[in-house]
Amino acid sequence: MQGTDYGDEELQKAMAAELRERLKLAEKEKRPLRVYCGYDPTSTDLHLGHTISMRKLRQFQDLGHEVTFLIGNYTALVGDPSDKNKARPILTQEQVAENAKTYAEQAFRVLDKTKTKVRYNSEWLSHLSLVDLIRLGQNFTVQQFLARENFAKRLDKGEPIYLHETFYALMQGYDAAAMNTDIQVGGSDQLFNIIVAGRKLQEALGQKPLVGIITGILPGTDGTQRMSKSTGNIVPINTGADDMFGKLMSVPDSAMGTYMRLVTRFSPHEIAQIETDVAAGVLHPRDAKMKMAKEITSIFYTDEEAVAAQDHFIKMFQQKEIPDEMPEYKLKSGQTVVDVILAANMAESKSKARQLIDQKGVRLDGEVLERGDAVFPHPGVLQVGKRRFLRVK
RNA sequence: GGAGAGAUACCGAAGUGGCCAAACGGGGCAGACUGUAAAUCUGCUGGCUUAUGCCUUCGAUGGUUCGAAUCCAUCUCUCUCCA
Repeated sequence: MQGTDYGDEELQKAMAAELRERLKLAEKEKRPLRVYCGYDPTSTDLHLGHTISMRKLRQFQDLGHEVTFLIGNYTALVGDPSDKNKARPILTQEQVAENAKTYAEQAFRVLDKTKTKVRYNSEWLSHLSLVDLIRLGQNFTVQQFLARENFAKRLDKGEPIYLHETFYALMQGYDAAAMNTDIQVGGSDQLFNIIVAGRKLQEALGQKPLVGIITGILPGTDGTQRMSKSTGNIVPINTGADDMFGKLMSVPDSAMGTYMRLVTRFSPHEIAQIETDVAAGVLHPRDAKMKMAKEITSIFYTDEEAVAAQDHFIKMFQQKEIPDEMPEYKLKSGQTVVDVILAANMAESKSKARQLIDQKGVRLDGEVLERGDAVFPHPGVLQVGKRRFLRVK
């Protein structure tokens, strides 16, 4: 039950007890438990936030249970209202299909491909009739939905709550029933969908209600808001070792603890050690974060790649060396500094390029360039801002 | 069906005839400081030019006016409440 977050001790105890009981039952019946977690393809990239539940799935997988990676291609059409104080924009079937394309492949960075069932919830949701939906709806009251924090808030503010948003929980609950689920994994924002909707529908359909494994929510690179594509604070898992390492280093110190707890393989003891060392001044927070970044990077890439990413980071940012690889540009005669910046796509417009120059953000071989309208002085390494490099030949 | 509110730049939000390329906040970018952290400070944040200029922009289209984001008309879209 490590890394879980039920927000309620009673619930956690109940779930722990049910889990034990379910494990025993499985053993007696000599069958693996059916475990799943659903992922709505609302964007093309899976990110670190998704991997928390994926790693829980992996644990079950390693213990020999049957794990389903469910792609919510049908639920994505509705949009989960759970993490929003606003209605989601509606996605089209085409957008969802496009986003879902590489979801499973990305997931196999964590899950064991040979042991994972990949399913789409359109498989059963698309066949429900209106009557079926009505029957599902009979298990819930409007009050239950209005009591949910995110709906209550919107109601309070006089913001719209669309009827279709209430379908989401029913759909997800039906997923659980359709797969005769023993265990469902999900973030704490899914509490209602899992514990209320899923269990209730299973009972109504004569199944044993599932055990919910509720994980904590990972903040994004800004350290406060939950990691989400729409807030632009994600660490994608397909981003490359160097970039992942760099993004992890930019996470504020205040979020380090959460990151270590939720996405590293460090034991609670190791984490506690790191935290006391940092607090005592024995360990520099930067070094602690590097440790964290290397650990996380090595989960998704090889150890060698993680080490290389760390070296790269140290060289580039601590020792301020220029990167080994960068795009190249062939200088044409008569081009000004601004021309080059624009031609190499290092600024959106001439105005922006001029601004960067005015702000002393443009360097050639380390020398600040003062004039944008001057002819480009000589070939060399052009640096625009902190991160953009160009080898001008 | 009835009553009301609204549509402003990336987002939120002021502006209700000229001083509006449009306050303020957030975000973003750049610089300083640093641990490429956070916090803080400074500047920038439509485009073109480099000058005290021009062009495009305040839901859409027309109109009034020397002059409109601001007034009028029509339209489109959105939300809230009552039934």
